[in-house]
Amino acid sequence: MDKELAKTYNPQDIEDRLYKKWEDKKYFSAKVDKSKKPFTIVIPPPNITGQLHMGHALDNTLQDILIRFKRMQGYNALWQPGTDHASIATEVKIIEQLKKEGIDKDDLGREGFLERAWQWKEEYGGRIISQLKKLGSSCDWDRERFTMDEGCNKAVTEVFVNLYNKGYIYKGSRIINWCPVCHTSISDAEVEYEEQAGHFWHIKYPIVGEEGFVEIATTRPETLLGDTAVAVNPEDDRYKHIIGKHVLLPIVNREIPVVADSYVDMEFGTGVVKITPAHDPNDFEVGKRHNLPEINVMNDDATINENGGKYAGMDRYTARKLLVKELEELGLLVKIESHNHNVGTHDRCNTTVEPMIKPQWFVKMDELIQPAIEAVKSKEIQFIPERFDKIYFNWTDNIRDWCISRQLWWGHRIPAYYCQDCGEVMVAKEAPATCSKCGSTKLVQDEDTLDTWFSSALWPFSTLGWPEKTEDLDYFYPTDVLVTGYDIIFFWVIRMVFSGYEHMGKKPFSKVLIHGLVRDAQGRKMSKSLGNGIDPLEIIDQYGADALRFTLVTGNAPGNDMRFHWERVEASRNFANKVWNASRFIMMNLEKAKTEETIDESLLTIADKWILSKANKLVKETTENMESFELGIAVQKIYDFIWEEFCDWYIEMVKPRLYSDTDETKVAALWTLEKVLLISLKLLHPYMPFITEEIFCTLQEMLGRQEAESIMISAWPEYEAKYEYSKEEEAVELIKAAVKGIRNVRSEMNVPPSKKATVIVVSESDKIRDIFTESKVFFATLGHSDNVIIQENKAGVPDNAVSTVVPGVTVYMPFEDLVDIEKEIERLNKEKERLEGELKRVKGMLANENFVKKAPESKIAEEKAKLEKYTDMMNQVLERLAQFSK
RNA sequence: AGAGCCAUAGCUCAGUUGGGAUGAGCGUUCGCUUGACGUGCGAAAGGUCAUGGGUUCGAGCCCCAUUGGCUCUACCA
Repeated sequence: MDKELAKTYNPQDIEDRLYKKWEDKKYFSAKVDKSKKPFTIVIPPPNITGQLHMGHALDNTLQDILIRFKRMQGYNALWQPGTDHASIATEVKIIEQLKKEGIDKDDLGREGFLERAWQWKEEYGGRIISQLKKLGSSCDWDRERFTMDEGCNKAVTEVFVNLYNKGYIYKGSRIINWCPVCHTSISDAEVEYEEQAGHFWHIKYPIVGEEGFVEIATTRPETLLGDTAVAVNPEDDRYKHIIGKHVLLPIVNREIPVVADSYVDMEFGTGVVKITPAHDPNDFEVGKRHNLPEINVMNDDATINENGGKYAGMDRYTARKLLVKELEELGLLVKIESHNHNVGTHDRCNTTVEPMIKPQWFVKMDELIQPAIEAVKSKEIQFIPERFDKIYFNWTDNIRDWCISRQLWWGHRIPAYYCQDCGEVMVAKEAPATCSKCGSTKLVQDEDTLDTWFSSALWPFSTLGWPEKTEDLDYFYPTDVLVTGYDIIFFWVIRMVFSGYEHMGKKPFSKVLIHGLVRDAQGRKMSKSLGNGIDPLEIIDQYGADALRFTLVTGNAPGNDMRFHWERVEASRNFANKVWNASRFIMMNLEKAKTEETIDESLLTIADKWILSKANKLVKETTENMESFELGIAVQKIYDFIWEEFCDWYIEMVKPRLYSDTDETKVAALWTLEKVLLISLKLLHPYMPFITEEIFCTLQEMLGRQEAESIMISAWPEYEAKYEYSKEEEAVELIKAAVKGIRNVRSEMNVPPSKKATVIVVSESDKIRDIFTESKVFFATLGHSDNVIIQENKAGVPDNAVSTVVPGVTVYMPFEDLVDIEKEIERLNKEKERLEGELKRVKGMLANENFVKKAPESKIAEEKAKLEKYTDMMNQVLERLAQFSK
C-alpha cells in the first residue's frame, strides 16, 4: 500500500482491493465463541434470477451498517448470506430461455427441466452475490446457503412432515387462483389487481313454473355455463317471493335454485347474483353455505371443457363472445353496460387469473398464527418503526389458510406418496417402499412443489443447521434483527415468525427494521416496464459504493420511501472527498512532525479541549442513535461534525500552531487532530467502509503504529468522561460567535478577507478577556485580523469603527474610510429589532405566572439565562446607537 | 369497503421523550487564487410547520374533525 493518499479521492482505486483484503483475511467470518456475545442478521435471500436493484442496495446497506457497528463494538457479528430458488420466478425465466431455443418445457420432462434449472442456478446464481460484494457487504460468505441446498431441503421435508402429522397440513379442494399460462395455482399475494374497462351484461333467467324472469348482471357471461344457483339478499323485498323457487339457466337449460344469502348487495347491479361456485371465490363460499354443486367448466389452459356443451374447446373469451350472441338471439340479453372492474392478473406473466377448484395442499393457520400475534403484542418482537405492527396485525387478524402447493417443477417436491392400488396417502421424510395399508409397491410421489416462501419461512434456523442440533443454532439463534421492506411483511416476516415459534419454540428475531421503497425522482416506483430504474452498479462505478451507501441512509427515516436524486449521490461523493482531503492534510502535517501516542494533557489548548469534548459527545450520541436504529440521525451528526466542526472550525483554528516552529502546543494540536480523525473515521466506517479503511490503514502505516489490521475490526470509540470539557466548549462557542460576527460585518461592508485589519475586543469581564487572550492565536486568523487588541473599555476605539456584539463582548473593527456610517446604523437597528423580538418572547414567558409555577426548574433557569444574555447584548447595541446619534 | 402513511424553505426531505424552526442537502444571490479540498471557503435571502378546533404554562410533535396526495389489503357479481 502507498504510504500516501492519492491527491484526489478515487473510489475505483481502492474499493475492490480493500474488499479482497477483507475477504482474504476472513474478517467477515463469525465462529461460535461463548466468550463473546453474538449478534446475528440473516439476509433476506435474493432470488437467483435477480440483478442488484436499488431495493437490494438499501436493504443490504442497512444490514451492513448494523453488522459493522456491532462487530466493532466487540460482538461476534454474523451476517448469514444466501440465495432463494424463487420457484415461479425462476421457472418462468427458464421457460422463456427454452422457448428461444424452440424447446417446450413438457418435451424436456421433469428431469430434463430440472437439469436445466440447476445449470441456470450455477450460471446466474452467483451474479447477485458478486454484486452484493461490490456494495461492501460483510457477509460471512463461507456460510452461503441456498434454499434448495441439502440442508434446506432437509428442513423443508422435516417441517412438512411435522406439520402434517400434527394436522396442520391438509389436502383439500379449494378455490384457488389459477394461472392458465403458467399452469399453476398461485397464492393470493401473487395476484395483482388492475382496473380494466369491461362490460356488465344483463341477462334474463326465466323463472320455472311462472311467467317472468329474474334479471342478473355479470361481467363474465361465460361462467354462466357453471352456474348452480342465483342468489338474492334475504332482506330484499323485491325478491323475497322467489326465494326457494327455481330458475332455468339459459342455453344450458338446467334448473337451478334461488337462494337467499346476505353476501348479495341489494344496492349493486340488479340485486340478483348468478352463483358459479367453481369459478368465483365468493360464489364458492355461497355454494358451500347452500350445498350447491360445483361445476367446473374450464380446462387448465382456460378453454371451456366438456361441461360447456357446444362451447367446449373454445377459449374463455371466444366463448364469451359467442355466448352473448346466442343470448341475444334468444332474447334474453337485456342490455350491456360499460363497467370498470378490477381484474386479477398473475404478477409474473400478467395473465388474467382464473379462479378454479383444484385439490391443493394447505397450511391451517388459525392456531399456528396465535404465538405470532402474541409475540408482537407482548413486544417480544418489535417493529421499527412501531407503526408497522398495525399492518402486521391487519394481516394476522384476517389470515386465511395458506395454499402451499404449486404445479411447478422447480422447487421442493411435496413429500406425499400415493398408493396406486388402494389410494392411501403417505407423508414421509423418505420415500416409502411399500404402501403402509395394502403393501403395494406401486407408489407415486405427488407431482407438485411447494410455494417458494415455504422454505424462506425457515431461513433463520435452516441456515444455522436445523433440523440438526448444531452449535451454531444454539449460539446464533434467535437472530437479532431482520431488515426488510414493508412490502414483504406478509409474504415473509409473518411466516418466519410463526415458523420460528412452531419449530424452534423461540422467536426468529427480536427486531424487524422496516425500510421503504427507493423511488425515482418523480416519486414513481422503479420498474422495468417504466424503464425508470437506476442501476446501483452504475452508481458504484461512477461515484463509489461509499457514496451510494451514504446516499441511501442519509435523510431517511425508517419505513419511509425515498426518492432517488443523482444530486444526492454527488453530495455524498463530495463528503467522501472532504474526508479524504482533511485526512490528507492531517497526515501531511503528522508526517512532518514526530508525534507520540500519548500526550502531556497540560499542553492541550482551549481549542483542542473544545473539539475533544465535541467528539466525545458525538460518540455518545451516535452510538445511542445507532443502538435504537436511528441511522439517518446518526449519520447526519457524523457528517455535521466532520465537515463543520472538525474541518471548517478546528482545522482552521489549529493551522497557525501547525505552521509555527516555536509553539510548544503544536504537538498537542497534532495529537488532537490524529485522535479526532480516528474517532471520526471509526464512527463513519459502517456507512463508508472503503474510504475509512483506506485512510485508517495509510495513517497507521505512516505513523508506524498498529491499533488494528483493519478499521473494521478495530474497537468502536467509547465515551470518556475525562474529555467532557464544558467550560472550554462554552468559551470556544463564544469565540465562534465573535468570528461569525466579524465575517458578517466584513461581508456586508464589502471588506475582502485579504484586507487584514485591527480588531479591538472590549469586555468588562476578566473571564471573557482571558478567553479571548487564550484564543488570540486562532481568533486573529479566523477573523482576518493582523492585530487583536483586548481591553476593558472603549479607550482608543475610533468613533467610526464598526462593531459586532456577542454576549459580554463588543468587537470593534476600525475600517476607517472603508465604511459607511449610515450602513452601520442600519445594521445596528436590525440587530436591535432582532433582540427586541427575543426579549419580548423571553420576558413574556417569564411574566407568565403559570409558566413559572408549572414549568420545570431547568427550563426556567434556561430562560432566565437567556434574558440576561439578550439584555446584555441589547445594552451594548443601544450604547453604540447612542454614540452615533451624538 | 377496511387499514395505514404523508402534508415543514423554490425542490427533495430530517426533526428521537411536547420547551424560541441559528434544520440538512440541492438550488438561488453576493464575496473569496485564506499554503487539504472550487467535489472548496465565507456571507445572505428564503418557512403563519395543509386547514379548523381541543388538551397544555407551552404544540411541527399529543387528541378530534376537514381538505389534498399516496400506499396496502379486500374486492362487488
